[in-house]
Amino acid sequence: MPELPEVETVRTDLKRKLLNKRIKEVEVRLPKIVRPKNFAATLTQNSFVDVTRRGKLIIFHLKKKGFMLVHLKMTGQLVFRDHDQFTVGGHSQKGMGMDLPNKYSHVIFKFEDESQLFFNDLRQFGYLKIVNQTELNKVLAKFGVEPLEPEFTPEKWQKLTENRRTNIKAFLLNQAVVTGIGNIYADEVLFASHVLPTRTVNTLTTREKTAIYKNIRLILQKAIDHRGTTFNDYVDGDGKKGSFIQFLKVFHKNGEPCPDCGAIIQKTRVVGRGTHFCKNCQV
DNA sequence: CTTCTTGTTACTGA
DNA sequence: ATCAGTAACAAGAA
Repeated sequence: MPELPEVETVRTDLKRKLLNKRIKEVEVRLPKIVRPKNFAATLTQNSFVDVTRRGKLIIFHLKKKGFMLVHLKMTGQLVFRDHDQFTVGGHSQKGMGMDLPNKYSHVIFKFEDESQLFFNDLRQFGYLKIVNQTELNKVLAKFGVEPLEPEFTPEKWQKLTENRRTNIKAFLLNQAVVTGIGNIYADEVLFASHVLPTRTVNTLTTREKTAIYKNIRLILQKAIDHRGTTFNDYVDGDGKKGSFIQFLKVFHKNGEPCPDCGAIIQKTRVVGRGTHFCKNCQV
């Protein structure tokens, strides 16, 4: 599941590779994935001059007016292939991680230097959308604070958590509060902070709130350093898996012993999501 | 066959 | 107005 660390990894990978390459052709194999109807025509002969991110949303800045927004949702991938990476003598090269395009390649960008960018999505939840500046502003207005930016201060966190009567898991998943946290990192942050996912936000002590604040920053940054978490589908801009899975302490560990105390990790459902915790370490 | 998976949003109700 | 809670979406794995 691409969350902030995974999306950030893809963003930096792609920014390094495809800036200012002229787009020769865009092949849309599954039209419902893109918007608006003139998606391919808008991009043809255009180029990307910057790649930025807000929460889990990737923003490609177009040379000729506008932006392309890409959301990977659960199983989306953006994989770049240089010319010599996917064909050798006309044959698909093996051992590169994945052969592309595959049956989940719904949009293919072809650049003038014969490199390609593939948008793959098994569940077809993701999307690519061209917007203008006004539309972009409207979309970004709904996003909460970026947890790794300087604007996310302890004071701001204390203010955000005042008078909230929802549980802390739902609060961490709420993109209008803090952007970029999904199911994996919500569970990991709460375990590291010794707080149960079902705790109501306004009953948390200052000490607990501070622990959550610090762990959001620590864990997201460490996950970026390890290029994200790959369970099934997530890959970086090269089609390679992230390695943060080895640092997960509770997510998908139900039935296994807690790494801190040895108690069995529990799994329940909170706000409709699989939620993992140690009933001994978290209160 | 049923159940499970998650990011986001529409919708409902307080 | 603001906040909270839930269903729905999609499609494949088990």
